Amino acid sequence: MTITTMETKLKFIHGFSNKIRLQILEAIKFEEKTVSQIVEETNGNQSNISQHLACLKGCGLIVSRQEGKYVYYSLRNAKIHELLDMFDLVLEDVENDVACCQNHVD
Amino acid sequence: MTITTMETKLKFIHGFSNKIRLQILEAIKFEEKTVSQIVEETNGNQSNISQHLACLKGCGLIVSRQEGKYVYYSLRNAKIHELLDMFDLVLEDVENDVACCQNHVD
DNA sequence: TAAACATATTAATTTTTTCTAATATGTTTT
DNA sequence: AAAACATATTAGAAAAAATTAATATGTTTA
Repeated sequence: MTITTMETKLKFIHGFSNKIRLQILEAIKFEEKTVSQIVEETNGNQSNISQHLACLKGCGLIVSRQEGKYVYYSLRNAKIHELLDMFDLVLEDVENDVACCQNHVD
Repeated sequence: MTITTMETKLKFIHGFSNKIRLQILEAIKFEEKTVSQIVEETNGNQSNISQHLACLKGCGLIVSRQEGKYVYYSLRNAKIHELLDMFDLVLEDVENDVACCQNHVD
């Protein structure tokens, strides 16, 4: 029951804050996939996806296991899945009146 | 029950993905606060905080109301609060083995 | 063991975010 | 109505993140 430091929390959330990373998370939401599967599904490029996978792993959102020449990635645990669902849920409320975040100080 | 577009989700999550914005959210987690209160509590600078507030508002995380010369900011709704709690909760699991997200493709 | 395959790493460039400082807007008080 | 106060906006500079292309590493298959 450690106190979550701001830095850790930030790194964690950061994992979710990119389109490609969200796509990856969606792709492996229900089952593990290999890098090439993910690359294909997201229409991404190999190097880029690989880097985002490394990031997601570093952020604590996913884990990997190697099997022969393949590496399988999956969500770290069920709570990450829940969190993804929660985003959608909360967004339903908000969705309609989210103005454009124009002042992209973000 | 609209389908949440990726863009909207991204914008939404983006609100959480910055240290100062997380600090602001923490500051107003339980009660509304004025800009100057927030500036003081976060040791931020007025312009910067104001911009982040605009961002948070644009992302759909907070709302504001003006009262005289003061503007009060608060979380948009209880679900945002829940989401903040959820982050902490999920992080407890993850916390210990989150490696450094070194390859900051993020 | 060489070729093919799957994934990772690196470095350079580009793009996006963030910060800072200056100034503007709007409200209240004197 | 001028001064003081609270907040917002803008533009430019700085910092961080993302993309791309080239190459490297490691595994399997022929």
